[in-house]
Amino acid sequence: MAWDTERTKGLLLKAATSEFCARGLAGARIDRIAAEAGVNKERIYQYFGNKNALFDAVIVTALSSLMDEVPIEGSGPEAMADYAGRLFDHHQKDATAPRLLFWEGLERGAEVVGLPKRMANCASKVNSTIAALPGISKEDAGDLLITIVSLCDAAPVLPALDGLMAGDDPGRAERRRAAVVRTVYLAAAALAAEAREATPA
Amino acid sequence: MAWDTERTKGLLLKAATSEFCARGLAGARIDRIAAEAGVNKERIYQYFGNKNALFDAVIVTALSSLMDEVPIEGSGPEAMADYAGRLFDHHQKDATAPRLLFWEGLERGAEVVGLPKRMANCASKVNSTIAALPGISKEDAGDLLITIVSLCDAAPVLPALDGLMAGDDPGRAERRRAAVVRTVYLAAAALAAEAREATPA
DNA sequence: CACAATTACAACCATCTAGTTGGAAACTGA
DNA sequence: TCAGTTTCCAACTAGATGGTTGTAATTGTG
Repeated sequence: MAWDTERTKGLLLKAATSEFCARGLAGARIDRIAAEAGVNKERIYQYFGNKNALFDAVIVTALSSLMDEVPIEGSGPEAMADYAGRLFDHHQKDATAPRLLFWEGLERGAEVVGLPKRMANCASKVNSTIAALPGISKEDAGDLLITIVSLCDAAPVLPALDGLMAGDDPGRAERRRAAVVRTVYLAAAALAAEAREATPA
Repeated sequence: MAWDTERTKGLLLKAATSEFCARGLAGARIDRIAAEAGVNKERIYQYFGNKNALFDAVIVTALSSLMDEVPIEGSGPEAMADYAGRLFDHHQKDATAPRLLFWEGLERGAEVVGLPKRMANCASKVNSTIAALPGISKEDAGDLLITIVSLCDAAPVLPALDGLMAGDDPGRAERRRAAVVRTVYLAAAALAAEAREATPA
C-alpha cells in the first residue's frame, strides 16, 4: 500500500482543528492531537514545522473554507441581513470558526497569519458588500462586515454572557437570531440611504 | 512594619490581571505573576488557592469594576447609544475587560465564575436599559445589551480582522466608534418604537 | 534486484510548570 | 519577654511538554 501522506496530513489538520478550537494555542497539546489523529507526533514536525505553524495552518484552512461556505448573495440591505442570518446559523451549528477567530485575536494579536489569502478573502467580501449596497464606500462596507462578524461570532464564544443576560429559555437562539438580522438590516439600510443621498440620480 | 497582606493580595491581583489579560488561563505562568508582583508565588496558593481560582478572582474583580466605571445614564435610544460610545472608548483605552471576557468564554465555556455578583450586575444593567427604554421587555433589553457588548468588545480583541477589513488609516477608531454608536441607536430606537406600538397611550 | 529517498515510529531529552514543604522571620497579646 | 500565630520564602518535586533522533519499513527508479 502506498504512503497516503495527504490523508495523514488531513487527519492531523482535522484533529488539530478540534484541539485548537477547544483549547487554543497555549492550551492545546501536541501529543493529544497526534493521538486523536492516530498518527505519530513526529509527523507534525515534518509536515507543519511546529505547534505555531500548525495553528496557522488550522486558522487559514478553517477561515478560508468559511468564506466559501457562507457567501453574500443578492442585493439591498435585506441581502446583508440575510447573510448575517446565515452566518449566525452556521456558527450556531458549529462554533469552530468564531472560536478560532477569537483564539487567534487573543493569542496572536495584530499579527495576521496567511496574510495574502486572507486579504483576498476580505477584499472579496468587501466587494460583495459594495455590490449589494451600491454607492457605499469601502470603509463603510468594511465597517458593516465587522459589525456583522462581531454580532454573529461573539455570541457562540460567550455562552456565559448570553445565559446571564437573557436566561436560557427555549427559543432563545431564534430570538437572538432575529435581533441580529434586524440590527444588521437597520445598519445596512442606513448606509444605503446615505449613499443614495450622496449620489442623487 | 506590620504585615500588609491586603497590599500583597492587591499586588498579586494586579499582576495576575495583566498576565491573564495578555496570555489567558492556559498561557499564564504562576512564576511570572509572582515575579511581576515582587511576591513569592507560594502566597498565591495561600491567598487564592490555585491558578484557576486566581483567574476567577481576576475576572470577577475586573468585570465588576467595569460595571461601575461605565454606567447607563439618561433615557431614550440616544442614552443607549451614548452608553455604547462610552463603553467603546473605555475598551479602546484599555482592552483588559474585553480580553478577559473572551478568555473566560473560550477557556471556561458556559461555567460562570462569581455567579451571584455577576447576575446582580447584569440584572442591574437590564433594569437600567428598561428604565432608558420604557416598555421594552427584559428579553429585548438583554438582547440589546448583548448587541452592545458584542460591538464594543469584539473589536479590541480582533485587531487583525479590523486591519484586514478596514485598513489602518488614522481616524479609523473614530469612524468605527461612530458606526457602533449609530448601529446601537438604530437598534434601540427600533425597540423603543415597537414598545410604544404595543402599549399605546 | 539494488539503490537512494521518503515515511513512519518508539524511545528519548532538556526544560518548564503547578503546586509543596520546612523552617525562618515578623507580629500579637499577655 | 515569651509563647503562639501568621507571613514569608528558597528550595524542591513529580509530572508534563515541545521537540529530536536513530532506525526500520516502504516506495519509486535504473
